[in-house]
Order: sequence, then structure tokens, then C-alpha cells
Amino acid sequence: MTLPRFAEIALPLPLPRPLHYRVPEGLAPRITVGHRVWVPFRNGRLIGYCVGFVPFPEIAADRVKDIESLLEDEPILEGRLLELTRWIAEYYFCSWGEAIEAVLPPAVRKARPRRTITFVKLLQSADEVRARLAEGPDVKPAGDRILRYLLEAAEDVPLAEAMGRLDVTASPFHTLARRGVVALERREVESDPYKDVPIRPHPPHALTADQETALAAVLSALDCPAFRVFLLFGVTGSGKTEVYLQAIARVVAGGAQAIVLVPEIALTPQTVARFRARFERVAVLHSHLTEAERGDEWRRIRRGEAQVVIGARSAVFAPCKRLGLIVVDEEHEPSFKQENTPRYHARDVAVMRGKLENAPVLLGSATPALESYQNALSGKYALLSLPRRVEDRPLPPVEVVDLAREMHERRTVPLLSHTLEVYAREALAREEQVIFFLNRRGFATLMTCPSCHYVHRCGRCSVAMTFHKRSAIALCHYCGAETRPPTTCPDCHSKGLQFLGVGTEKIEEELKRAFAGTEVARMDSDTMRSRKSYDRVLGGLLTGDLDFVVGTQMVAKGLDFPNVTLVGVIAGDAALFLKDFRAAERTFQLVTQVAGRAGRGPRGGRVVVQAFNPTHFSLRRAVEHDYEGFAREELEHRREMGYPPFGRLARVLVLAKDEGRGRRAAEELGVALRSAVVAAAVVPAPAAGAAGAAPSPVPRVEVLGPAPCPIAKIKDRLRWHLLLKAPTPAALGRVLGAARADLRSRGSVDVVVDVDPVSLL
DNA sequence: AGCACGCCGACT
DNA sequence: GTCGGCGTGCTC
Repeated sequence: MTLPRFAEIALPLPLPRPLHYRVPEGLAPRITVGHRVWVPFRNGRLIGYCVGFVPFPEIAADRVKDIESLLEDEPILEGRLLELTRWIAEYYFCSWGEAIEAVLPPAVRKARPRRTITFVKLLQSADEVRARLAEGPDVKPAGDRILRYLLEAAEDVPLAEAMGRLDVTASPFHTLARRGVVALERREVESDPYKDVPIRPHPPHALTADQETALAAVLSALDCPAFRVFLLFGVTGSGKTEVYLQAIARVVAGGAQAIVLVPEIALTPQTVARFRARFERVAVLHSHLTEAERGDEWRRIRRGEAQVVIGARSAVFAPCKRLGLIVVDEEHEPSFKQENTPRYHARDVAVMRGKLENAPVLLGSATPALESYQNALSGKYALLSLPRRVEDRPLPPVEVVDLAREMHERRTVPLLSHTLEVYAREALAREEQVIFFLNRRGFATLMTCPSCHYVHRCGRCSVAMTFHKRSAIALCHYCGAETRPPTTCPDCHSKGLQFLGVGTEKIEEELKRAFAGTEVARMDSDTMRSRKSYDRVLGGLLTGDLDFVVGTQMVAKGLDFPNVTLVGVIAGDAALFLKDFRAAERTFQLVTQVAGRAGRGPRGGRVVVQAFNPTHFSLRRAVEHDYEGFAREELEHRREMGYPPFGRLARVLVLAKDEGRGRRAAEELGVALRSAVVAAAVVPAPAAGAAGAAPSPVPRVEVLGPAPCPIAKIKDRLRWHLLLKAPTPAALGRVLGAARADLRSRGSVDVVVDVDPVSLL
């Protein structure tokens, strides 16, 4: 066998393909696919990733440069993970190098020196040392004390610790080291960020019949093992987590590992504790960890020291040695979509990873994404249902209150409808607790002048700023800019500026006013900055010290408190005002999820949804707890419009500081994409295995736009977008591929391709 | 992504 | 007459 002469090196740059480098003699026997390398690039050097070998370079031999060196002896990415990055690059239209970088945690990527600690190690046996001490006092008494200390410790001791305890300098240690009695060793240290979490061992629960059936299906795939995607459709409170836990137990028993993906906001100490109570070695990849801690967890997983990995989005790349199962909890959550390059969806990556690793994938939700549900209906995924809550608790009755009518009757927009207020008083009287949900933080969402209609906007973004009362600032929720809230109108100088629009802060204030003497807590990203504040709210819910909790998304997930008997949704149809094709789905999901917080205990519960469009089908179906009915209706709309899951979308974003340049670039892209549609249709389908197969008719791909984005400016960059609507992912890929040269950012205009976009703002 | 090469405006 | 704008193209 001839040794490879040229390597394909993927660089973390938006290059269309890997570059070719010569493998020098010395490296030839050692370098393999997946190795990290230093390569010369222009007049400097870059870290690249070896992704393959070729016998001849693509360019003239005299222009090929040599690989400088390997960063590690071992490849940094194992074969199947590398294969996964190749798929990501192709599907999400980024470079292979960029996809690889997304898989590696920053601390590993940067190749920073690891933190080390010096340990003192005895080189002689305890008996030898005792004999030596018995020989009588040394000229240097510090040496004796050190040896006694080490004998007592009976294990290697950190140098700094020994110095502190014995109150000596490093010098006597070095003397002992020179005499060969001890060795001073530098060792890498790792933190254990969750070591302080108390673990209460928790035995498996007895399963309901539905849970048994679902578990049995997953276990049969685990035992083969075989790649298979399961959609665990279970109503809120039906015990999905217990099914995950018992499936994972089977994986762990077989010596394999499981990955559990949860949405960022659900990755709480409570969630982690639930897994720690059941499994010994749980690794957590949490966004609040420092980079170094994430790096440590990653290496620990790679060494095979974790049985279960829990984390948000990027945990789908956990470098498990033998991956047995991937669980994606709340698979419908939009936060699984990464909003910068590579713009992958962790649920879809999980499915692809499961396929590559031949491991089952378990998607769970009370309100599945319509993409997943359609896959279940078509038989691509296996549908497992948990239609009942555990202990046969009923789902709480949901009523919708018509805010428009109430506004008409009371001649003002009520924050709390009469109905909601009455129920809240009843709950208070029974010493029960109430959760209020509003997906908008801050106090007032609009600061406006009643006489000239001036709106206080962010200087850098085309959005109104939100008034935050506690910190007394106007805040832009897109770029984080702060200003002092205006007191007079800068345009017409009239005094009485109006603060309109409701956020959680105002609800909190209103509750404190309307229900004097009650304890109200607010749960949003403004108040939940620290673990402590989070624990305080959960503690208050548990002990009953809290009466009301008002919050954003954060209250919609995972809160499981039996004494919460009323849930109030302040603006149930807020999402419908976004003209997004997923608005109805978001509305149904949010209402259903937050409604699920009520009635988890023996006292039952109820839900009140306030809305201006009380008859909208997404609300009607949520009231009836009818996901299937909702899906049927919504899928019909999607089919008519060619929207996902019946078509695939790619969004092309054009960003520029200069209005003219940006608009021109977007228009040129429109032309280029439309001709790419034609070009892609002419390209014959790749020769399939089936001989004589007629070239499949190329389905039509539509190009919509360009149009200014709904949020036309963010951080001083003007935004336009185009939408590609294709019948299949393959057709989408072909068109994007044909337009590759035009889809590059250049100079002052940035072009971003977002495949399967979640947000169209 | 950077960085160099290359063609049209306001300055000593 | 030059310095410098950023538009275009390349990186093995």
C-alpha cells in the first residue's frame, strides 16, 4: 500500500471545499482522517482538519504547501462524527471546516494549554520511608514533616495544599525530589461543576400501561440495536421523562451511552438532578459553564466516563464512544435551531446522527412540531402515544376570555380580565398558587407620544424599545442598547409620553396592586440571572410562600407543582400578530405547554387564556386539548401553501450597512437564484443505480422576494431576504448549489443562507 | 473570513 | 499630479 501523499484539509473558513496539502514524509505514517493539523495559509498558518486523502492535488504541484504538524497524536474527531459534519456542511450549506468547528467546544478548538496542578508523589514505599524517618532527625526537619504528612495522606497530594498545611516553601519538596524520595508531577485538573448538587437516589417509577407500551417499542430497537426514530407524543404530565429514564437505563446496562437534548431554558438543576438520581455518571453540557468546564466535560465524555450526557443544542455532538440512544425532549422547541452558521437544527442533526451511529432516536413532545408529526403520520417515524396523565389526572379545563369584548365593556384594555381575577381570588382563598404567563419581558413595550405618534425606537434597530421599570431604562431587545426613557417627545416636545404594551414587569406590578399582601415572583431572563434567584422561586412554590408567579417561556416548561391550580395566559394570541407561517403552531404549543402547568396535583386546576381572537382555531383546539385536530387543520393549510412539512424552505438573508448596496445585492441575488432554479432543472439527475431509470422530473422551486425583512434593521445593518420554496430537500440543495458563487458574502454585503429557517423576522 | 490587487474622487 | 475608497478574487 502506498502512503497518502496529499491530504484534504478543511479550514474553518467559508471556502467552497477543502484545500490540498502535501503530507510530509515524517507525518505520513501518523496522519489519519480526523486529525487536527497546522497548515500554512497565505502568509500565516491555520488550524485545519484532515478530512481525506488524494493521490494528486487539484492544483499545480509547485503551488501545494506542506502540512506543518499534527496538533495531537490522536484524531480529534472520530469517523462517524466527522461524517456527521460532512452532512451538516452539505445540508446547511456551510463549509466542512465550519461544521467541524461547531462540533468542538471552544476550549478544545482554541488548543489552549490545559490547567495543571503540581502533585507530590512518594517514590518509595511506606516501609522505606518509615525506616528512613526512624534513622533519626534529618538535618533539614522540614523534609521529615513532609514525609510524615505524605505517609498519613497515603495518596498524592497537591503541592500547594501540602505547602499550606505544613507552612513550608517549595524548596524542601525540591530537595526531596532531587534525592529521589518524591516526584513532583504536573497533572491536568478538571472541575466538576455539578458536584455540589445533592443526589437523592431515585428508583424507577411503576409505569402506566401506555408508558409500558411506549417503552417496549423503544427497548426493542435498543436491543437490536437499530436506527429508528420514535415520536413520543405524550400530553403534559403523562410521564415522558420516566420513559426516557427507563430506556436510558437499558442503554447504560448494555455499556453504551445516551444523549439527552433539552431546550436551553429547561436545562435546570432540577432536570439534571432527575437524571443524577438515576444514573451514576451524568455529564452536563450547560451554557452557564465556563469554556474550560465545557472542555473538561467534553474530554470526560470522550474518555467514556459518562453514561448519560444532558445538554442543550450542541450536546448532540457529544463525543460518546458507543452511542446507544439520543433523546430529544420538547423536540418542537425553536431553540433547537442554531441562529448562526452552521444554522443546524439539533433535532434533525440528532436523527442523522442516530442513523450514522445505528442508534434509535426518541423525540418527545406534548405538542410535536408538525414536521415530526407528519413524519409519524407517513410512517417514517414510529408514533408512540401517552394520551393520559399519570394517575389518570384530568387535563385542566381551559377557557378563553375575549379581551376585545372586555375592552369594549370596560372601555380599557384590561391586564387581568374579570374572569381571571375572580379565579385568582378563589385560588388565593384556598391557599393555592397561580402562574401567569406572558411571553414578553419588561414593563411597557411601547413608549409613544399621543399627540404626534412618535415612537421611542432603537437607534440601531428598527424596533421600538421596551421600558424596564426596575432598572429605569429603555432597552432594545435585539441589540441590547440602552437609553434613558424619554420624558418629553423629542419631535413635538409635548410632555405626556404614553407607555403602552404589557410585559411581565407590569403584570407583576398589577398583581401586587390588585392583590395587596400577596407574594408575587417574576420569572424571566431579567430576574433569573442567578441560580439562587431561580431556587428562591422554586422554593417558594414548594413551600407555599409564593402566591403568584408571573413569567415568560420559563414558566411554560417543567414546572411541576401540585398546588398550582390556576394558570393565566395574559395574551394567548400574541404570537398570531406575527405574520409567520408558524404563528398558529406557536400559539397552540405555548398555550398547551403552559396550560400543562395546572392541575398536576390532586386538587386539579384550570386555565384561563386571554385573547383578542378567541375563536382562532389554534386557541379553540388548545382549549379542547386536541392536538390531532389542530394538526389536521394546520397541515391542510401548509399543504395548500407548500409550506413545511410539505415543502422545504431556505431563507437567504442579505445584510448591509448601506441601503443602496444592500438592496442592489438582494435584487441581484434574486436574479441569480431564479436562474439557478433553471440551471438546477437542466442538470441531469445523478446516475442512479437503477439502469434505464427515466430522469425524474425536476420539481419546481419557487423564489420569493427579495423583500425587506420584518425587522428591517438590526445593529445598524439593513436586512433583506429571499425565500426558496422547494418540494424536497434535494431540490433545495440543487438550487443552492447552482447559486453557490452568488451566495457568498463579499465586502460590505453579508449573505446568510438559512436552511429550514425557524424564524423569518 | 481576511487580505491583496485594482480602478475612480478630494487633497498636498 | 498622488492617497485612498472599497469592489473583486483567491487562498492548497
